[in-house]
Amino acid sequence: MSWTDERVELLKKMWTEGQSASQIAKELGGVTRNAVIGKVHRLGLSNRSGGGGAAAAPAASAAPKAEAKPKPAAKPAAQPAAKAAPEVEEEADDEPRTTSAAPAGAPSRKAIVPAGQPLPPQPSANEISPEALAKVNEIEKKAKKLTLMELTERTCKWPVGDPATEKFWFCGLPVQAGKPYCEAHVGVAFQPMSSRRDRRR
DNA sequence: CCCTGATTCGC
DNA sequence: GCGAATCAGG
Repeated sequence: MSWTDERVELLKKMWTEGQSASQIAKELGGVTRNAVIGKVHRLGLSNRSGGGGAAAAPAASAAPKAEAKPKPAAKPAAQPAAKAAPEVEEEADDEPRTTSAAPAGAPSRKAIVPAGQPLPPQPSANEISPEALAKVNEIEKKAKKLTLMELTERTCKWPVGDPATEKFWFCGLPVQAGKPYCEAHVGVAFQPMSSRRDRRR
């Protein structure tokens, strides 16, 4: 494959959007992430900083969102299991601030947290983008439904269901580099906080 | 081990 | 210019 105009444009676009080199490579096809990175450098856009003088936030690690995939604007409906969907409102901004939010599969009871496991905080009302939620709904269907003992460093530790019930499991999908959750769950766990914090304070 | 981008260097 | 191999980090 060669770097045609179109391909370069897509590359630029995706890179600018903060997509990872591997994602871009995957999208383009026929090239490796190395090729993408190499091209990026040659194009001189190694730094994704916006253009302003100030150095923009480098937070480029971990892909925030999926690619341009045809996604049905399906809205998350009711959950099968005890997966309670938190309230959603407002859309999120882009700044990947890592504001911790809580898992939604919130057991009303004291969550049984595995000792030593970096499990998430308690449930609390928070804003989660509809997209993130939709994604979660999707992936939870594919969840490996692991038990506590089956969790590993690379399995999503997002709890689903009520720990007090038999219907309880951990997502178990491959985690995002570093994070304790899979991409989808990272999406709802770490929200790009942006909405105004007016809500009675 | 999975992943990320950055650099090097033969082609 | 290209990109695999390598490096440096999370």
